Amino acid sequence: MPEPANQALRPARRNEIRQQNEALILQAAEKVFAEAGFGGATMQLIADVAGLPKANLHYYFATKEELYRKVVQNIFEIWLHAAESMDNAPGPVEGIGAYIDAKMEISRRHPDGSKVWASEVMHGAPVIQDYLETTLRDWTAGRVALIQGWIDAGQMAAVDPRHLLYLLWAATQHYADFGHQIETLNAGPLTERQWREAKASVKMMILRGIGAV
Amino acid sequence: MPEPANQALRPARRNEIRQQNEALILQAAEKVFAEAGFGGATMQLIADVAGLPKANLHYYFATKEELYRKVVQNIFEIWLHAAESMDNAPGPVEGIGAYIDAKMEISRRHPDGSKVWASEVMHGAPVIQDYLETTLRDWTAGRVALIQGWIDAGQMAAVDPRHLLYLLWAATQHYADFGHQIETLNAGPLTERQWREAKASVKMMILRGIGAV
DNA sequence: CTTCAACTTGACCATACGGTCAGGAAAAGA
DNA sequence: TCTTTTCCTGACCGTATGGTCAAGTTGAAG
Repeated sequence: MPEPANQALRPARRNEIRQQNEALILQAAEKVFAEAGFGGATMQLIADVAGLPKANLHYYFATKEELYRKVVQNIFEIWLHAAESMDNAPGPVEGIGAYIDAKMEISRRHPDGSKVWASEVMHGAPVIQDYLETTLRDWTAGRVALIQGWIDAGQMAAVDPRHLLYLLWAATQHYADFGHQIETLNAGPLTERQWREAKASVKMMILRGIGAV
Repeated sequence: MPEPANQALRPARRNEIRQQNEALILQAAEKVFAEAGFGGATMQLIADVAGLPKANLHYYFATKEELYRKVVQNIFEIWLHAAESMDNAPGPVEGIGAYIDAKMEISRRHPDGSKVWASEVMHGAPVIQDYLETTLRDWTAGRVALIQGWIDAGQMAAVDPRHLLYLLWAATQHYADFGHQIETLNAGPLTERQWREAKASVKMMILRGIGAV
């Protein structure tokens, strides 16, 4: 893909305009949806955050739903990518350890995306129900088999693989979804050092919890 | 308190009418706020769910915000009550075990409340920020000390008490907040037996994770 | 330069929402 | 019974929101 990787916004070739504005809008939308929820978000506010007139949003995204759907799909992409980190590992320490690292990094780098995802699922997954029933279900089945293999090989304790996955999701996403609570209790955002401690704590507790260390 | 514990809705003494209708509205509101979020919820829908005319809601609760605030406060009460289960325990196995049981039970019995709470925190705790800074912070400090005591007494591994608390909150609340996802992967609601397994799995993984078993 | 398609945007519209209110019904008190 | 207080509710209102549109501007193609 011969992408110019244009960081600034000068030349603006026809094709780039579209990509640039779509990205700008999606970024603003993710933030606003995360902060206000789908119902509380307004196209006007998203437009203001993006620095574009509202009518321009509707040129690129016909409806609020369509824009929201794109945001959620983007998050799912990131999620799936992180999910790969679990594969090709010789055992649970490496596989689950890498997965925790990847998911903690998402919580740190994309807290808004995580919140939008959480909100979507909490409200009954109105737009990504099909993904849950296909992609996520398949991915989960594969990972359950992987974990069961590690158990059968004596590399970890005989825990229920599904509940382990839930624990992994819960523990890692909590640092994004409940970030405000954590920051309040911490009297400020987590520092670089505190993030390392958080990662290490989660990894240690879970890996020991499944008898892998 | 000489409360008649009136389950049906017959006699309707003056005082009971108020209590009954407020409870009815709060119940409906919790459900609607959980399903649609604050911004997506409408007074009309809450009224329909409660089976009352919309104007009647405004007789008992002046504004949507006031109603929402009451719902969130109710949830916080339940949360605080469950929090007591951790005290007066001889060690982490009993204390944390009981706390996990209590919180899992809340996820099962009050999933809507849990979702409203999660949503509130995700959106920056606009109405319960003061609770986070006072009640929750104090409670957390106390529990951190309690856990540190267990660590110092050699009853569990030297984990960071704060991250343990976050793990407890995350793991248990996940079964309510992401219940829809779990039910989709489970091809249906968790059965009585599956709930027992969930509880046991969470408890086992975490207790072993902190070196208490 | 001309033409055409892609992009931009201020002004506008219909609707849905939170909230109000006046007038009536039903208890409680005297 | 009469009076007072609480409760109930259909009809109404101002506003904010998602979405439309028509008239423009800008970049590409010939």
